[in-house]
Amino acid sequence: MAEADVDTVDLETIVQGAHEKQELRLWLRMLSTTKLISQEVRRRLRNEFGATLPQFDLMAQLYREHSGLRLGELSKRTMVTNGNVTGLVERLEADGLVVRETPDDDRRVTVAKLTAKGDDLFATMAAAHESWVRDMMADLDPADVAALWSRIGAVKASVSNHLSGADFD
Amino acid sequence: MAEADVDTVDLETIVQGAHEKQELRLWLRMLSTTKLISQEVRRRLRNEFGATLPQFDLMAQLYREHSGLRLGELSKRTMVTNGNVTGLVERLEADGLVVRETPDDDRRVTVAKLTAKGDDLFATMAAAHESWVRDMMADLDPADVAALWSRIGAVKASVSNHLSGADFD
DNA sequence: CATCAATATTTGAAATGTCAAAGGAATAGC
DNA sequence: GCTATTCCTTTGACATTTCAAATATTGATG
Repeated sequence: MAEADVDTVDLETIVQGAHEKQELRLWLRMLSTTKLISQEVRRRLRNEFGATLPQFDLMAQLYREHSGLRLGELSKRTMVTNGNVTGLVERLEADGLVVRETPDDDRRVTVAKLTAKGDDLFATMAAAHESWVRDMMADLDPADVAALWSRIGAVKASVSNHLSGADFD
Repeated sequence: MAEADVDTVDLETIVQGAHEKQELRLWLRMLSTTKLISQEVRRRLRNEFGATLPQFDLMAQLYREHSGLRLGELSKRTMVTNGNVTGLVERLEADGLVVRETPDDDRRVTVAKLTAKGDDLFATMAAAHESWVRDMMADLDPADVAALWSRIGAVKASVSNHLSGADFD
């Protein structure tokens, strides 16, 4: 339902001055849209590769750090809790996609690294993933895509400034 | 519209002509921003009300349908699978926030409805929730918020048109 | 060197998430 | 009226999610 006035503040808003609820509407729409895309990506990852989205996400971080990452660092980058990373890496290791190592200079640490098999699989999945996303957004004007990217960056910045816990990008 | 730069397609993009990856970048940014807000909302729901986000979401749907909703309908509206709705409603019922009924005219169906207690609690949580979101987005220009809402609507529409499964809003 | 604090990961309980398969109940066709 | 199909929900297996508590290791302090 591509609306005609995609870019204007609608009358309703101006007349009623209902600015207070705009943020809520935006949040709900972001959430439902993200859920929609996630579910589609998840379904395809599962059907075509037998992988899950969190696994894909974790492997993406390892893919660009060929030397591996400590679990705590993985936790920050994937926005997944420590305890969760443990289980994710465990399953990926069981599938032979990742290896865990403990460096000798600090034996508290566990470093996860992609295996050759994991590296190959991720490269294949990443290419597919990118094309799925492009297809899903095929109806959009590229300029809109770029503009959205910027503006959502502003949203992220504002949110990061107003968190109660100590947590930010 | 209040910015120098936020709205322009950046040089990098123009020069490299890397339009193919713009959709991917947008998706990743939407995902991380949504995760950030979700985590904050979750933390506050938990700390202040002992509730979870999915519970809040489910109660929101029941709040506006005073006569209740069938579980299948709840599943569609919350974008949660059937099996999951069963467990959610079970727990909410155990807490006295929701009741389940089976209408006589179709005994396959289960209808969930907010109790008075659930109705009161949700009203309180919803007000708090709205103010949390407004606070998190406090740095944004209201016009940007409205524009984002529209444009993300376009994203959602495009995605809905390109799903592999039979699933849309 | 013994201890205390800080760091890094694991573990455990409870909730949410998916899918596929199974259950009961209503409807269609014969 | 009987059967087959369809509809709605539940169940079961497994993965992910959070938080809090426990564990292990390092570094700093006395």
